[in-house]
Amino acid sequence: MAKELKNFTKRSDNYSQWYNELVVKADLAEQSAVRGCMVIKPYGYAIWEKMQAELDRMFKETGHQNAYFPLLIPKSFLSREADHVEGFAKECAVVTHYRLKVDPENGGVVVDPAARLEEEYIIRPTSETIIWNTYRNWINSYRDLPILVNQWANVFRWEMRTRMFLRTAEFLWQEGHTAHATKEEAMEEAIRMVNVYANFAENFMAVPVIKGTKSANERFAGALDTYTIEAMMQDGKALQSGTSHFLGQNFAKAFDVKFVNKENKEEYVWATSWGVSTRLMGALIMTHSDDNGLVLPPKLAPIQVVIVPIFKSAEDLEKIRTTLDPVITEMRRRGIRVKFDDADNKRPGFKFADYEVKGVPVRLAIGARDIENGTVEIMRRDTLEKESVPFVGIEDRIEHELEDIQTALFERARKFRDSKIIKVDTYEEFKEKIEEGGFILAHWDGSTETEEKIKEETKATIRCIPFDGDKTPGKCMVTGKPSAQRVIFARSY
RNA sequence: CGGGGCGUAGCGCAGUCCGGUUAGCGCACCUGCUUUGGGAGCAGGGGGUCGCGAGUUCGAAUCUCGCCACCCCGACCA
Repeated sequence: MAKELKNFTKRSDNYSQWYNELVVKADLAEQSAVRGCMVIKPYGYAIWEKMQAELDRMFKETGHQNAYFPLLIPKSFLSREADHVEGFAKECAVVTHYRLKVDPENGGVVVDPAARLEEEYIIRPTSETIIWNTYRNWINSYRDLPILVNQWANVFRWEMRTRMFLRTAEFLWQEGHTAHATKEEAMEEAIRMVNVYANFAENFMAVPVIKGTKSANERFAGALDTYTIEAMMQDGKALQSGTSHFLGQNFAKAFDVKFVNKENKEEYVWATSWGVSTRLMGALIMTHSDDNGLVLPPKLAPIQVVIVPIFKSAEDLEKIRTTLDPVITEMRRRGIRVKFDDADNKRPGFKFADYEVKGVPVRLAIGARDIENGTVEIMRRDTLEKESVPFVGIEDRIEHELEDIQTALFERARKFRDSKIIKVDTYEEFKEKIEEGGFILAHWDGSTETEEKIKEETKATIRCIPFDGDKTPGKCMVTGKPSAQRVIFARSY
C-alpha cells in the first residue's frame, strides 16, 4: 500500500495526471496559492537556468544584447495596434489603484477609492507596445538600425485554465524585439531566430521539432508572419515550443517609429519579435520522462552524475571518499557536474529512487564490495541498465555515456515522433486518425473557413506549414480546392 | 460564465446516507534502538476552530439554510 503511493500514475493510464505528479515529485515546481501561478522550486529553476544560459549565449552569438523594460504598460498602448489588442485584451490583469488604506470598519486593508489611477496600467502580457513606444526615441536615422535587443522577463496572462509549465498565468520567458531598415533584413532575422530555437531544442533539449509557418488563424496578434517550432509529446499531442514573428511595419506605424534612409527619405521601421518560455520545461519533461520520473538530457541536467556511497560505518565512508576524491576532481576538471551524496540520514535505496525521479543521467554506486574488487556500478537513467565496471578509467566511461545519452534521447524521441506522422488524403480518414494522436500531413485549401471547420469538428488545428518537406501540390481534403503543399494538423496543448 | 465534484492534521483520505464514547487511518514530522547493495523495522510521541456563519436538537464533522474556496469538463491560450 505504502509502496503504491510512491509510484506514479502510469503514463498510459492518465497522461495529465502523470505529468502533474511528475512535476511535483521531481521537485521542479508546485501550485501556488495565487490563482493560475506556480512556484518554480530550486531544482526546477536550476534546469531553467541552464536553458537560459545556452539560449543567452546563442542570442549573443547572433549579435543581440539584453535590456529591460517596465512591467506595467499604460492601457492605451495596447490599443494602438488593432489585431494586437484583440488578441490580448481578454486576458490582461489591470492595475487600477496605487494605494491601500486601513479599513475603519473591519480593521483589515482595503483599496483606497481616492487613489484611483487616471489611466490604468496593464501587467504586460508581452512587451511589443512598451518597447516600440521606447524605440521611437531611439531611432532617427538608418545609422541607428538595426536594433537587436532581447529581454528576460516575466509576463502575465489571465488564462482560464492553467497547467504547470505548459500554461501558467505568470511565466518566465525571453522576448527579442528587433528593428530593421528593410523588409528583407527583418524577414531574415525572424527566420534566423526560429532556426536558433530549433537548434537549441534539438541539440540541447534533445527534443526534435518541425519548423514552419503558422496559418493566418494561428498567427501572433499583430504579426504578418509567425514561424514556429512544433514538438510532439508522448501522448501524440503537439506543443508549440517557440515562435518568431515578422511584424512588418505594424508596430512602427502604431507607435510612429520612422527613420531617415540614405536617400534622405522617411520610412517606417521593420520589426520582428521572438520568444521562448518556461513552457520549454514542459516540453523537456513530456518528451523524455517515463514511469520512473524525469529523464534529463545531460547538457541541461543540473547534476549529470550522482555518486551514491554504500557504507555501514564512518570508516567505510572515509575509505570510499578517499578512493573517489581524485576521480571526482578529474571529472569536475573535465566540466562534468557531479554530486557525491554522502548523506547518512537516507538509505541507498531511497537515494537511487530519488535521483531517478529527478532524472540524473548517470548514477554510480560504490561500496565495500567494489573497493575490494576495484569496480563501480554504473547506471544510465535513460535505459535503467546497470553494469559493474572497472574503477580505473571511469572518467572516460562517464564522459562517453553522457554524450551517448544525449544523442540516444534525441534519437528515441525522433523515432517516436516520426512513427506518429502520417499522410492522409480524405477527411473521413482524417477524422479517424486524429483520434490516435500524432501529426497528420494533409492538403488544405489555405482558407480560414476550412481551418475553422476542421477545428470545430475534430479539435485539430494546423500546427504549421513546414519549411522542409513534401512540396507536391494536391487537393484540399475537405473542399477539394487546390493546395500548394501538405500542412501539419494535430491536437495541441 | 454554463455543467459536474470536493472541502476533516503539512499531504492523501475514511467517517456524513441513518446525529450519540476522547474524530480515525496512511504518508510526513519528533525521540530511541536496530539497520544501510533498490524507496528500512520496531517502540514511543507531537500535531485538528471537521471551509465560514446561522439554525434545528439534551447533543452536530454528520440534519437545514446562506456564504466562501478549490478542482475537473467546455468557451480562451505560448
